[in-house]
Amino acid sequence: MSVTSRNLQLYNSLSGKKEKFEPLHENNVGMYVCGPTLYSEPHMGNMRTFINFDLIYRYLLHLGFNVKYVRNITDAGHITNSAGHEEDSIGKAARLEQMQSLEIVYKYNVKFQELQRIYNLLPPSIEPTATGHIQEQIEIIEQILNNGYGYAVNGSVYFDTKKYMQDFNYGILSGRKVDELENETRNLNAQDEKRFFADFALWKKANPDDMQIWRSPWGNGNPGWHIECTAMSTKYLGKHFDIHGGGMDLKFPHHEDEIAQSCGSFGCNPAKYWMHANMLNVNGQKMSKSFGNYFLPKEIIEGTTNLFKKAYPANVLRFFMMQAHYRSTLDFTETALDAAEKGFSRLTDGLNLIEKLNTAENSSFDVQSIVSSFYEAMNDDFNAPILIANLFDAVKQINLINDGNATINKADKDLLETEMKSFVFNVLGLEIASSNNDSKLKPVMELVLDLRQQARTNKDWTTSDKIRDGLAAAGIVVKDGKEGTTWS
RNA sequence: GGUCUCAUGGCCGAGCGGCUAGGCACCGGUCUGCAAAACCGUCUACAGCAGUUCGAAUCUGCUUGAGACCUCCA
Repeated sequence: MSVTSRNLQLYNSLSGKKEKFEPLHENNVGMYVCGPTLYSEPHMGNMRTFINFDLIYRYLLHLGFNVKYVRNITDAGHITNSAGHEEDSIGKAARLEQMQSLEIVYKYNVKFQELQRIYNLLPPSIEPTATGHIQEQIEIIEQILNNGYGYAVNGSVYFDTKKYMQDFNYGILSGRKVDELENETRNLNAQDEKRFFADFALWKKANPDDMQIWRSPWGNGNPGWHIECTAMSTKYLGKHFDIHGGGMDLKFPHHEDEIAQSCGSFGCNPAKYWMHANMLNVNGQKMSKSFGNYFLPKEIIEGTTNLFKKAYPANVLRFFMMQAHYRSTLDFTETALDAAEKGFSRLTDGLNLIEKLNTAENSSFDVQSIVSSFYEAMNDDFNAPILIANLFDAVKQINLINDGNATINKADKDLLETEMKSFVFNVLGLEIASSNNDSKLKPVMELVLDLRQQARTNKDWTTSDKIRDGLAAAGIVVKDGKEGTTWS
């Protein structure tokens, strides 16, 4: 779409307000999103975040921006507990599954790539891995040390939060005040190497049983939890880029520490706009491994979770998630999913109908304003729920035209068709599955329905109903419409 | 314990000072041999109590309830 429709407002977590989106470099947008840690298969909650940023990516592309979208893959061990048990999550998973760490990361990456295809995510411009950027991470740590915002102890390196706070605002994103944090801190480990409780690891000395170890100026070890994102975003997007995104739960400490690392090494906040996608809830609680209320994106489309009775297609799930704003939590419930499934079919029916519509001299409704409403919705901080509501307004008009209760002219019809399809397919990323394309089944069905039609013409209801019931038992639904019988 | 967020009709969810989305369900209708489907129409909600205002779901305060973060987490 033309540059004139670019009146995009987005919510910046940094300011806590909606702001006009003005990219740093005119037509080019740099966007970094924190990707998955591949020590297990991403669950549905993880997918929601990636789907939401896919929506954002797609709409920026739709507006004609040249977007460089970087989403990392964390394949280096996260040290999970700074107070004691020095076990990294990837190493732990590898031990449990008796695999090498790279083997396990590779295994889950294959699954993740498959999920992206199933859920129709556009591939990012690049998906860099943490293990591929150890050298870059080390270099940034060195810069932080040179600038005096870090210190090495015993083979590990920590970020010096106290020193940093003299020059910068630690807590700028999360709104946390360090002196408040101090009071909250539970029992600091006496042997802790950190000078200050709020300091965090940039480099962690290796343990004998670590599965991943790299050499560094401070000895063998592995990178801290936050440095990889700083290294990779800087490498591919520069020291200051447009959008940094991720899940709400990464705001603190992960993103706060990324800002500290960037300021500490380059003197500037890495991103102009920080965007956070909200969580997926099940039973009113955040979907999470530790709560055990999670299911996998594959399970729900295969109908193998015990949370839901039936299976849902990926496009229905995507549609369901698009009906909630990315900054709101969303509850997964069976009735809500069933409602989404029906709603989605209403939308696709309308979309299939539009090309068959007869045109008239004039349009009985304002097509241009409906189309504008699509843009207005998305320009308002990517408000997909409103976009969908507006698409349903269009569907209503399409149905009215189809029933002869409204009219549309040729130019309006072409405009509406183009824009609706563009928003549904390209922006919302929804695909309409055409199920009755089986080349062998099709002639068989034609024959069967022909026989049934004969029976119906002869008022042989017993035979016609027998055919209908038999097909229903085989999972094929027959619908007698005005213009003949269809099946699916 | 600290910080913060949220409470919308039967359900899911937008809206965030006046025009009171949308989907699903329900109910009524059209169509139909029947059924299903499809389509049309109906359905006025904002946790409670005060306050600000000509006017509040939307702003302020309090109460109650739920959740998130503070520890790996999308």
